[in-house]
Amino acid sequence: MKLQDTLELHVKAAIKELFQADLESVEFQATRKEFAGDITVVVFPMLRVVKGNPVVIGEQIGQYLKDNVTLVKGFNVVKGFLNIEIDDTYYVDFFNTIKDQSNYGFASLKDDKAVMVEYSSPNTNKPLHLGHVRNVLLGYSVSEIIKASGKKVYKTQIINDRGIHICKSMLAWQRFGNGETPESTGLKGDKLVGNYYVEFEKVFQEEYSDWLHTNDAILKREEFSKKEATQKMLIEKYNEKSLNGDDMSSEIFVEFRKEFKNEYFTSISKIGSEAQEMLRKWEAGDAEVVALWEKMNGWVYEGFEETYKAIGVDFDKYYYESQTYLLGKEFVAEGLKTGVFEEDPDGSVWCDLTDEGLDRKIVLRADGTAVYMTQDIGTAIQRIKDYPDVGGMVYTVGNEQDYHFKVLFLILKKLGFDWAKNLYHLSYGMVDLPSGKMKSREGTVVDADDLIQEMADTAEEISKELGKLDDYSEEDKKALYKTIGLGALKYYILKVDPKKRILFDPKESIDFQGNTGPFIQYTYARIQSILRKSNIDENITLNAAEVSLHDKERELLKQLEQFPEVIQNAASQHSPALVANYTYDLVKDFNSFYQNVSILGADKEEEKVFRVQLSKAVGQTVKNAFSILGIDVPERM
RNA sequence: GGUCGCGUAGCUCAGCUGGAUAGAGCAUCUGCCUUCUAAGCAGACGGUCACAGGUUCGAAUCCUGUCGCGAUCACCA
Repeated sequence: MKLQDTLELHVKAAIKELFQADLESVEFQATRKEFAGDITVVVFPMLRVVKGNPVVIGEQIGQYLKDNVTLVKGFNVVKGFLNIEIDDTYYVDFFNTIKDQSNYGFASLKDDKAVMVEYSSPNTNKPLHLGHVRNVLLGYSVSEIIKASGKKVYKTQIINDRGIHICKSMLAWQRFGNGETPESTGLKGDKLVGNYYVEFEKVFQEEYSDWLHTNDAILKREEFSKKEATQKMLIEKYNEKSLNGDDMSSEIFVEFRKEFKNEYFTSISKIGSEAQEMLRKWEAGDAEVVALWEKMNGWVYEGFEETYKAIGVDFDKYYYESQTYLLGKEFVAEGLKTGVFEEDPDGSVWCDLTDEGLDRKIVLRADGTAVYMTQDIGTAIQRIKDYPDVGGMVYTVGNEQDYHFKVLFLILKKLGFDWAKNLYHLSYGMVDLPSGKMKSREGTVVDADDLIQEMADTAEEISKELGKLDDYSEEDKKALYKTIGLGALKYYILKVDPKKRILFDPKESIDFQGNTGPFIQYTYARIQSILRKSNIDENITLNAAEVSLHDKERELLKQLEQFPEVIQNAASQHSPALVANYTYDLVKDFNSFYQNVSILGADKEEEKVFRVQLSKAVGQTVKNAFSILGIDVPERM
């Protein structure tokens, strides 16, 4: 039984015996460093049941515990806080139960319902960038954390491989590509295709800019300003601006340029209509277009796989929008029957969520085609069909889609799926640059492959300065630089609360000192060095009576004891940051121990054995914690 | 404008299911490598927890309002 649970029973018994009262629960907290003791009972909440002075009550409970509980060695009361000192035998006994567990902290499978975690879900037109890196790291890590908490997990992604945007890069390649391939150019497939997407946008923008100066455009613009003016009740302002027809920097012009772009693309643009024609052909199954689509997608997938491999993440199942975009319609019909949805006179179908404080949301267009929401409804249901043991899902998607997922989950609940209550949107903040958002057109995207390489380069620089690896082979060095560089990057991203947005400054490179991945990796390597040098018998189990604990050792044991609970919390809160910050605290305590206490040079043999074993257990815990963050740990550095 | 999220040291972040004097790292400054890896340790400096009310024995934490930043409010995905 856990220490806290044991104490809780005894505190309740104490209250019963001393005051003839019943406590519902006892509030514990770790004792602050400046006071003597290991665990603290907060007396204040008991005052509701027991009248009196909290200090006196604390003293009485403390005395009772000392007299009746062998684990309690002593106590002191400060204000309303009862600090309890726990006997070292408790910690040593605890240590002996975990010292040989290589999977310490990980719960065995204890839930027959699995969780499906979706992450990455990229657009095939754009190479992965820093924003995707955050997504992928979060999704992978949350998957591993949920696994470690005792559940089966399926990792999945849905690839956005169809639609007008895909046709844009295909068209541009057909037009300007001269048959280029990844092989002929030496470019990664995703980069090559991404370039053609950019190329399309460039050509389209030029066409659009030219058009904006035509008489046709001026007519449209005046029409637009009138409409805007009525809508926005700013008639005077807009009248004045629209008269200024040739001022291209005017507010109304900029707004028109932005607002009209879509309409221009669909109804006026030459290249736009060609792209749309291509989409029609694709949907009709035109052999030539489908072949081109398959070829270019293949390039992209190869490029993505390379990046995923470099980052160190994987998936159990891939879904493709080209295969799922028609799903969901049957459930719209179903929902219409049960009254979850309603049909408008024009034939479009809606879900009315105004009772929940949300809007009306369209789920099927008047022409009977699906929208994003329809597809997501269908895909969710499809996943449960594919994996009947799945009882919940996690969607790792940026916070700009908070509303969408709120609505999606609500609709699935209304449709009556019992798993709908176990859906979670793992929403995370954007990764912004000091200059603002990353924009591919402005070249301010931080490319994932480049970033990984830069991190490894930085690790190499620092390692060379320190010069500890001179006997390593080039190959081993390269691998190590990658481990350290990636460790720095992953930890940097995972240690912050997913909800918060991250400001990433490429000029100020990620730190390798302090609360960082490399610091923790370094501590692990240090421990391995000790283990290599020690020649103790691994199998010795020290009797609790043989060991008297140093303060630093006791701190470490208390910290180690927390680990399983940290994993459970991290899983229920979907937060790798909890694991990251725990690991940092553990490692800080270890380093303090390491610098203040001699391990191999201990006075007595039992002390040496215990300290080596303790170091090993800390190392194992660090390794386990980092493995669920997706971070490797080096033997040396 | 409506809705959602965020606001803690010069900077980057913990702490938020209410508890003791609000913690780390970076930066700045002191010490510590003839002893297990100094990517480290020990210490100093640094705070009106955005602001104002409220609930409570007790509020960075809960509630209300204000301000600032961001996202979103498509028959796009």
